Amino acid sequence: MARRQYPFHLIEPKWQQHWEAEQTFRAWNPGDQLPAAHPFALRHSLASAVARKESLPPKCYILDMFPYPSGAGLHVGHPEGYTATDILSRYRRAQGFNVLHPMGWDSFGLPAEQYAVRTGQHPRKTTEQNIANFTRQIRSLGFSYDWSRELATTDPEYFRWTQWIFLQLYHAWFNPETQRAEPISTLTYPADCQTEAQRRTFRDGKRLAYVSEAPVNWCPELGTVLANEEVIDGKSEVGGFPVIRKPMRQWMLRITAYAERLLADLDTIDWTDSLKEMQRNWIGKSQGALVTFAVAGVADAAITVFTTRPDTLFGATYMVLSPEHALVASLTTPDQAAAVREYQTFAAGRSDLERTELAKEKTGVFTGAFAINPVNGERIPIWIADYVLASYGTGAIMAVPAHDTRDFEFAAKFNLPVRQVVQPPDAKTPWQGFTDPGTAVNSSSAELSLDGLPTAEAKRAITAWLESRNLGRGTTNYKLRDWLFSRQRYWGEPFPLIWKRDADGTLYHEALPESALPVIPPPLDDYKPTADGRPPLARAADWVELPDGSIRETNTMPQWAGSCWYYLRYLDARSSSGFVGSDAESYWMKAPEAAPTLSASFRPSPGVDLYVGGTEHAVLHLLYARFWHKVLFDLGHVSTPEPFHRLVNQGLILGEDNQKMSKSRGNVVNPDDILKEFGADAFRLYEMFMGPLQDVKPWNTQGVAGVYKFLGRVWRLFIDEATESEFEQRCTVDPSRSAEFLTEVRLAPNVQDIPADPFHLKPLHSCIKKVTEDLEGLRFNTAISAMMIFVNEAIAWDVKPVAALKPFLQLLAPFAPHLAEDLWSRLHQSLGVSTPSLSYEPWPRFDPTLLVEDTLEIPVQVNGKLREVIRVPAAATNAELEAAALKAEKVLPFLAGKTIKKVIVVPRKLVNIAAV
RNA sequence: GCCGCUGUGGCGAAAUGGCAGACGCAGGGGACUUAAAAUCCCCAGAUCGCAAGAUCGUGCGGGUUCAAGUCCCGCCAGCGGCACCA
Repeated sequence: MARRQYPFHLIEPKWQQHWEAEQTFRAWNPGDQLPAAHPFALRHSLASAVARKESLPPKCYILDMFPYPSGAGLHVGHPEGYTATDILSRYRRAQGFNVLHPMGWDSFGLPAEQYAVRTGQHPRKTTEQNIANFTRQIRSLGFSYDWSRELATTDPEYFRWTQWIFLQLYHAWFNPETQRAEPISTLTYPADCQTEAQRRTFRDGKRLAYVSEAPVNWCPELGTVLANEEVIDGKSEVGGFPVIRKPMRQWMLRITAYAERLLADLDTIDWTDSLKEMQRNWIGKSQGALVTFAVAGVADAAITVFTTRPDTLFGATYMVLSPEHALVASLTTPDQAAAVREYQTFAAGRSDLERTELAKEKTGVFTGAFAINPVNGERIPIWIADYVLASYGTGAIMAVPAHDTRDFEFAAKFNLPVRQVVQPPDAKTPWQGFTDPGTAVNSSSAELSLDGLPTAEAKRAITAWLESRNLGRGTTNYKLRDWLFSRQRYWGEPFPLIWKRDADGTLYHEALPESALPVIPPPLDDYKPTADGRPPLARAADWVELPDGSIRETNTMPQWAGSCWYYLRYLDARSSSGFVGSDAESYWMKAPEAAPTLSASFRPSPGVDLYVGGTEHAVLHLLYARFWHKVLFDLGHVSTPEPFHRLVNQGLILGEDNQKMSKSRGNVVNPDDILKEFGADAFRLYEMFMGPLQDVKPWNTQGVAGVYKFLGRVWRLFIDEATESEFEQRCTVDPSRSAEFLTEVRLAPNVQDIPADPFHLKPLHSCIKKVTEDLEGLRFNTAISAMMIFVNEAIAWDVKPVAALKPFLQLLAPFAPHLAEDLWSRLHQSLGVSTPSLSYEPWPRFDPTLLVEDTLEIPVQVNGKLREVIRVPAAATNAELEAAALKAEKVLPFLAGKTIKKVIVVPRKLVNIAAV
């Protein structure tokens, strides 16, 4: 272990305790009674007052993605984002904003449940232990969270409201006319819904939360179904276990209804392009047409296909249905029936993995039936093949092998005809397999000709023709599927639902009343799913069966449920009368109408002002949360259409070997070890100094030593060497009295309360300027280097004016808050004045007049190459600059024998002489 | 295959179209020390040169410009996402 640069081991716990005791970082809501002595109240003249929306300063909501408290403890990746948001929170507080900066626990999750299955220990117990460990680790980093708002998704007082929000979804439907969710009571029933049972079936089919019997991703190893998003290459995202398709009764959320709004509203928020692009890809909007084909010889059978290339309709030489398509059985001719059935069995048995891995080789069989191409009356064969997915579009396609890669491969394998209908723009490009836009050819009938039309126009023409004949219509399709929302697990939110039978014996579901919330999972002896595949909750017979004969839903919600709305609970975390109070919601989520100009370059936005987390949540969490938020918005429970206005992904931190950190590689860095040796301030500073927040970057413990040395220099900038070394000697003798000895350490004698002159103020103010600008741009690494430059300069001063050092401590405070607080309080003590709270001291402003130079160093180039740097008065005119450059000593030899063609003078910057 | 991001010293990185490599790590030299650690000062892209200095240099090839790491066109490599989505 290296020599301790400064007594961080005493300083850091001291200030952490101070902040906790003083509730320094408590964020105040409208309606809160502010204490008389709280520094926020003093700064904003609200001491002893009841805060009102109008009297509170403008809000700023800075949020971290809350962690899953795993047994492994904190990872160095967690504090990266947390430090960035903490720095920004402290900065905004100093600017005068009312900052909401909370932390909590995404504590439902599989590991605690798997541990319970193995040991029988209740997951709540494991979860509590892990939360305690995470709390200790996160607190030791000195983040300025408002811990009074801490929440855990596993807390019944939290998931009561998760269940309540589920009920809002259950009791709502999406009205396509208004494009919004509305209470289910606004639903109008079709005329053929006569009986209550019919109306119920219709209603249940419209709810945003509904039951589906569709095939799902069943993971036998985990004993649960998984959402499509949780299956990677046919294996579970968690654990990498095989996943098979299996039809089961499941709860679904109708996220597809929101596809268009989820897509369109991306344009209203400030996320990176790459992240928006990932969401756009996931939503997968495509424009095209539905086209209906009659089936030859079967009067009332028709097959509708979705295509993005209706312009190629004349090139359709066969059709393909997915093996699961509803019409397959009725179309298939007797002599093909055996082959078709065999193929259906084959396809059903193929896992997703096999379907994708073996994608190169197309498979399929002929049904024996033919369809009629509506444009030219041609008979084309109908095949089934598993390269057509049942779940996308209509589950059926028209195959245009000439202009679709997959159809081309299939046609080649099964010897089906290939007919050109698009001419590539470049005559040399072969038309076979050409899928880009071109010009329509061979596309004429008696009634219609597309020939000669560019692809885009051909699409319009054919779509109009199809619509006029009632054979098809233009439409939009999305890849996004409804969200499979139930899991066969114990450690999740139970659904607030029960099942009943009506007079006919038909099973139906019903919501529990709000008064029944929270529905708490019953204790079990065994947490495994039952032998027949029912969820663990089914084991608790006396919980499942209610006195009136109805039975409880035994599925639980997925882990995403709790994280879909936690950012709203923070606004009013202890509310017992609603998921969030409306005053709190509108204060923190609405953009202030006329914010006083606290900052030239920042104004609070609607929703969360800054949300920082990893890219792993780019589609799942962020899409789900946006969806819930929009539903809550439609139903009038929140005031903005989007939850997270600005979102930044922190980059992954790799191990010292440049590989992803993992136990098996043995390159995991444990924050506890770093903290012990270098302290929290050095750890925070290093994580920010490594490079840009968004970049992937490797860990290097020697780099921590570097910023640690910088903090040591800051300490020595202020501290008297003699009393410091005496302190160290006394600590060696009696370490138990270290804290007491520390109070005897004095400021350096050359730290003096005298006026600062430009010699001191110039470097200070250029540092203020750089740090302030870099904070706004989240460029923490360059802000730190600006502070290093200042310290390198200031440490050489013979006399160190307090007036030049105090603002520096304010700049340092967001980054290294413990050290800054300690030196700040020493400085004030030595002046014999009371110490104002560093956290609420107004952020320093730089004075541009101090940064004005009286002479400038101007590079002189000849033909773009640097030849000399000349020193000129700052006021020099262009003509003077040019003259000085032309007679500069080292420039002359490069001009000798040449003709000067042109001299470019960039005022205050550079002179370039073009000479030949 | 498609989409997105990134390529700069030994390493992490910096640079509104205007002095490439700030700041830091590792390295070298010196001061202090009996010695080491720590601290302080100095050097430090590559090549050639005793030096002054010169030439080359931001993944590769072109282009625009008085001037390109930065803008444009075409490649290559790495990372991330999607992937039979019709």
